[in-house]
Amino acid sequence: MASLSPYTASSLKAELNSRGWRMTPQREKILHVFQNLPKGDHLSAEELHNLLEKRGEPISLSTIYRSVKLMARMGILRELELAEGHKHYEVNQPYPHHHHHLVCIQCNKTIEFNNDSILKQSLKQSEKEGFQLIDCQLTVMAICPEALRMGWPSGLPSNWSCTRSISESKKADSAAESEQKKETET
Amino acid sequence: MASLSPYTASSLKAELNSRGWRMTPQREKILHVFQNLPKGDHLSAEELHNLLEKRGEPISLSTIYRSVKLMARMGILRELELAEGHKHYEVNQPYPHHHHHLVCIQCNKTIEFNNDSILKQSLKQSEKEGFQLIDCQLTVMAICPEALRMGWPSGLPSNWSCTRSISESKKADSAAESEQKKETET
DNA sequence: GACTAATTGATAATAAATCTCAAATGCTCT
DNA sequence: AGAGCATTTGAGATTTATTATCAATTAGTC
Ligand SMILES: [Mn+2]
Ligand SMILES: [Mn+2]
Ligand SMILES: [Zn+2]
Ligand SMILES: [Zn+2]
Repeated sequence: MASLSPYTASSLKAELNSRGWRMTPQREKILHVFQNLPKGDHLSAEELHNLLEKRGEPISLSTIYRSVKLMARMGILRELELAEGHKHYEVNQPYPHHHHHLVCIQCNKTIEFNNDSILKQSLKQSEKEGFQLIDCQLTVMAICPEALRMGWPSGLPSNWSCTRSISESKKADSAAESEQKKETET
Repeated sequence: MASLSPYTASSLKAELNSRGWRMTPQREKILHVFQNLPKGDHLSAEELHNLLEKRGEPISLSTIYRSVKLMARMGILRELELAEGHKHYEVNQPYPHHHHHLVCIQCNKTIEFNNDSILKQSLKQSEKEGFQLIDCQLTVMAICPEALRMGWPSGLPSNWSCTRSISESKKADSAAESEQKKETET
């Protein structure tokens, strides 16, 4: 535990102090939570707040938001947009531990995957434009098998996919989708 | 104009009607705006609202939000998270017009780029897990040359990058960053 | 141990997006 | 062309994630 992560309480303190900032029990506890988070897990500010409260180490929601944002800017945490209306955080692990996310847009199940070539291509693209690469996040939006079994998401065309060529989209669209009707708006 | 996009007012009407929904002047105007949007541009709900207002064809903000969301679910628009706190929209163009975004996290300048291999790898990853691919979005977060000239973003370590190996991050971090201090919090 | 600036916690304030509902309107079927 | 009716709109209220404010506390320095 915590052995894979480069940050310890004392290295965090060093990093903070070097910038004129301070180590606090709150920041240490938050770091600890993320370091011991099971691989593949992500936390929102609210979830982190609840988790610490249940653990008997409550931290105010303001401080949670502030800390998590600060640690993201420091490069300790990574801020993720996992399509839900709120941000999620995880320990930031640069290359070669960098990874991306496959997300079910129906139930939000998330699966991580590694792919160095994406990072390589992001770097290439950044350099081509004279940008300095900070991070790159590929979010693959999809429907998981369980959600599929419940039926294709109402409101989505039955053949929706970014791989579908534009011309294809014009045929085979009329049948088999008259029972979907209103459901989306209710 | 509008020739590259598969949707016309009448094909949108057909698509809507086939689902028991209706074509309205509002929806037509919104479609029209996106179809004539310069390549590489993106609009937020608010921006679209202002644009139509200035054009003398005002549509209520509620309707803007509703329409843009509906059209995204129909596959007509693509909903983007461009690291700003609100969503942006563009005409959705499946393969082979599918593209990704390089974004300056300092000034939000956005540059589009094509890369079929990313789509291919997203598809592979989806299939491997039994997911049905809907869309994939690579967001490359970086600092643009202009922003770099204004100085490395305060609060960010001077060597922040997802390409930086973890071990490297431990050296060369002490000097040259004592003048950054408070600025972030003010 | 005292000094001082950074941090916390409680609360108020923002801002994006959604919800509510009466009035208006598009579509279908004569 | 017109009636009927479910859908849509617009105005405003509401929700929810996040940030701002500020007095009280606390960490780091000397
Ligand atoms: Mn992850
Ligand atoms: Mn784009
Ligand atoms: Zn799912
Ligand atoms: Zn910039």
